[in-house]
Amino acid sequence: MDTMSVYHALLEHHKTKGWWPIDHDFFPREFEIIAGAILTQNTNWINVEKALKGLEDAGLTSPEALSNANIKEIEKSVRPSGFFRQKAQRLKIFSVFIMDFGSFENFSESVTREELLSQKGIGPETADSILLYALGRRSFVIDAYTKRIFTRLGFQCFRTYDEWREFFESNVTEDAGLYREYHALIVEHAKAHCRVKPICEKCPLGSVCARKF
DNA sequence: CGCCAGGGCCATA
DNA sequence: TATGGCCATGGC
Repeated sequence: MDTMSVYHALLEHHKTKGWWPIDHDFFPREFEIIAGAILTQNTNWINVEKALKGLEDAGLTSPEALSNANIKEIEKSVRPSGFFRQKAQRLKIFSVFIMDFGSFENFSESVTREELLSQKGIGPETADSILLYALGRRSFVIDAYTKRIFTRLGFQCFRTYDEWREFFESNVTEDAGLYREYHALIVEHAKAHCRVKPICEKCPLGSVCARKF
């Protein structure tokens, strides 16, 4: 069993296509993906949708608007997604960051992964989600579901985010489109079949793995 | 009512 | 390097 066998098995069962849930038309598409990537940090997507709707109702749907917005106004809008003070701050900081590139197009073309990671509130998973789903870069997203599924399948249990990412990027040689599809399938599968319990029994790290994933 | 959700930051050892 | 506390709302 290799990484692409798992991909085809997941595709056979779930048949997902072109995934990143976008339910609104008011946001510029790429920016809504970025906002969603920040809002979904350790949060159920249902609550993220409520927060996105709140931002729409407040007219805060662009880097321009958010970079100039009152922080309390942003907090009020994103409250349903939890961690609302942090997330309001992160949305505003990232909006200013985009504006510093002069235009979203320039940001999209020239921003590096390291620059994304330098922003407060942007960790490796959020950075890779932005790169892959909003900017079209070939960057594999590692989330809690990815680790949970692959350790339970008996794959090696890596220590750090970058080790997980290196494992996938060296074994999955296809383009960004397949990276998106693969991650989408992992999330869909995990939501349906891989809850936190039962714990991972096959992971070589035993209880450590069970606690984290 | 308790568990969980598509993390990340920071202090500590 | 890694572990623990913290952030917080809402679905089930």
